[in-house]
Amino acid sequence: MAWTDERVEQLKKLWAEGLSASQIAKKIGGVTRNAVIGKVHRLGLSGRAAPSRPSSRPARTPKPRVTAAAASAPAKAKAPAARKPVPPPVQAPDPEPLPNGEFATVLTLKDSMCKWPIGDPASGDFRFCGHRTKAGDAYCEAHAQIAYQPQQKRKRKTSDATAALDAIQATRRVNF
DNA sequence: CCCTGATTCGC
DNA sequence: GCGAATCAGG
Repeated sequence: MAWTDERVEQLKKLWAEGLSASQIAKKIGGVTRNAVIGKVHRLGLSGRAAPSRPSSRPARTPKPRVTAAAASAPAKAKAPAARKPVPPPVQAPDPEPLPNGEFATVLTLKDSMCKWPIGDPASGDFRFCGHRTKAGDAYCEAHAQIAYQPQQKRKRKTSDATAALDAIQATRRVNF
């Protein structure tokens, strides 16, 4: 289907009425919403009801699209795929028994003791870290680092953030 | 997962 | 010029 004058006119009208690209595509027929959007852009009438669109889409860094040529091409060298992975999950110290040989429990936990939970609260082996804390802090220094990690890089591309979190949790499992 | 528009780029 | 693929977000 080509963009005849008539179809373009319908497009303009419907777009001006606020219909979405997919709705217009269905109404006109023979085109996809992508085609509609593409045409809208080419006609220069995008962004209809929002004159001031300050931010949102600074610049894209697209991936190399697979082309027919590339797909059928040799593709010899597989990407090295240097997985630049998650940084640095903060290392936590091993739980250290208190002087009395036990770990801190809810009964022995004092204000100056780290309240980082260890083990399963639902079972009998639940304890607290018990390391000294800095005046009024809930956690010892190492656990405070874990507890109060600046949330960075959330949103967008969950892969990295998720991997980081997984790594942290893995660390916990190992250390506790 | 559904949807939206935006952008790029091979054709 | 066209629009699929992709991206970024709701």
